Amino acid sequence: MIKIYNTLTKQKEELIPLNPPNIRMYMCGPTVYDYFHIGNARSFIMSDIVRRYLEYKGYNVTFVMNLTDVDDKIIKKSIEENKTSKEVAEFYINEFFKDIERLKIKRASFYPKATEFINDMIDMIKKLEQKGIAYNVDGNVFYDVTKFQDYGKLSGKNINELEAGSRVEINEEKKHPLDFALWKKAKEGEPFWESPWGKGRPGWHIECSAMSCKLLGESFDIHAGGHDLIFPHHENEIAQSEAANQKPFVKYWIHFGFLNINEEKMSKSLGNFFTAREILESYSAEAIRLFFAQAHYRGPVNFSEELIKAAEKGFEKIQNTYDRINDELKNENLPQVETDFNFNQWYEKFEQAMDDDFNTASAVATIFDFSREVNKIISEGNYNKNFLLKSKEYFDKTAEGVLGLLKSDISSNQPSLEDELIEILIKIRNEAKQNKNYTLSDKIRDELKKIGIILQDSKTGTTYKKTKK
RNA sequence: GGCGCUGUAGCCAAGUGGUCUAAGGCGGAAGUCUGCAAAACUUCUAUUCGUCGGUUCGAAUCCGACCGGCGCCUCCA
Repeated sequence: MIKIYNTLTKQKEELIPLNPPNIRMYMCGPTVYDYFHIGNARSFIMSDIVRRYLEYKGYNVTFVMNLTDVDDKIIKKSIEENKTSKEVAEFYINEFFKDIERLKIKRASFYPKATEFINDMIDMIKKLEQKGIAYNVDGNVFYDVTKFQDYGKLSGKNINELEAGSRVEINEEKKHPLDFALWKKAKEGEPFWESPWGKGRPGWHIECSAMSCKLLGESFDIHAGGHDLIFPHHENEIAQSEAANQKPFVKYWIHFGFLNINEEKMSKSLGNFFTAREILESYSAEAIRLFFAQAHYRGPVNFSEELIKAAEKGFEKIQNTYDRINDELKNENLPQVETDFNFNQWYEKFEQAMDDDFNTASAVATIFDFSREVNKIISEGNYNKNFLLKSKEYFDKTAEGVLGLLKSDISSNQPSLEDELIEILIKIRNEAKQNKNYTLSDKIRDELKKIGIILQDSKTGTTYKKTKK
């Protein structure tokens, strides 16, 4: 049984899908006006882990992530770069997919673009207008929050209190300060679409309501996003969808905590802004994923050079064990010691952690514990081929399958020319060692290290690993 | 002002009534192995969970007060 913390009820609840074994999940994706940053990466990676775990548990997950390709920020960028909005969006969508792939984030079932669902958005706005919830002021259409009884149920806000607050922008056209734009009238030079209210473009919130409805239905299971989206974005999505469809919109809301840099909020003006690809230049995708998985998804997390380095080390530790298993499996004279190693117990431990509101930190601890056990057994020689296969399977299903923490066994059956050359050098070095010519043997090891190949001697022979990607 | 989160070892972090004299990672110390390394393994590195009270047979875990950190309420993952 999976327990999931629901922002809507502010407590952990048992996950009961609306239509098992299917689970429909929507994740708020990026506005494509720039490369995405390491904070975005956290949300994307954690939603990926949630999705992978649901699949691990046997659910058939339909995972949708939207791409906001019409928006103020994109328009601004297009003016700066003297390009069309569309060109800017297309460029960053392309780059988005490159980063997603490098971070080993599984492809979504759909990546709907806002501009391809304009008609669905118009239909929804029309519906709201007919119900008297939306009003048109000179080509701008707003949502009247006072018409929706439950407004504020997700964020715990109260319309009247918010009205008194000083931070809400005053807009003469709105009836209530919290009313938000469903349709924005086109200004000179902006991209626009024809609509019953004239030329314009959709507001930001309506796209998620319209696209999730179209692709996942009027009610679906899980909606995820960054913590900051709770208000107003998700609150507004609920208001739009439930008012238009007269049905509960989403059953479980999950929100990912923020990432700070050296205890400060990440921002371009502070100069502590990192794109995901910048981090990927120095650290592996696995280390980044481990870094995030080591903390609970809901809490804030601090990012620093020191911490990501620690994660890289941790990753290497698991990877070493995994590589060792794969190397052993190539060995033809394996020990044939019977083991009574209880794999089920390890699966249970992993699932127990993940079942409890996706406690990845605890799940990762299980992986480290398992890794230590396996190392111990191999070192002692108390194993057989079946043990290795089962251990590999465990890593494949949990550490890699759910968390994405391992590099696959690249040194496949077909050795490359490079591999063969390394083997020759190892042979020469071992001969030198036998002749106690340590100057030569150390030189070979040092020189190889310089080009990123680490040699390791063990009882069964010399193995090597490549540190470069 | 409103809503919410949070304070656990040198650092990161899980645990939210007894199995906790508190997982796991990084860092540090010693040892086994090794020609030397590396990797791996073993042991050690919080009698204590911001402070002070309370509830309880029993609290890191519940309640209260206080001190500290943070987020949202405006575009933002």
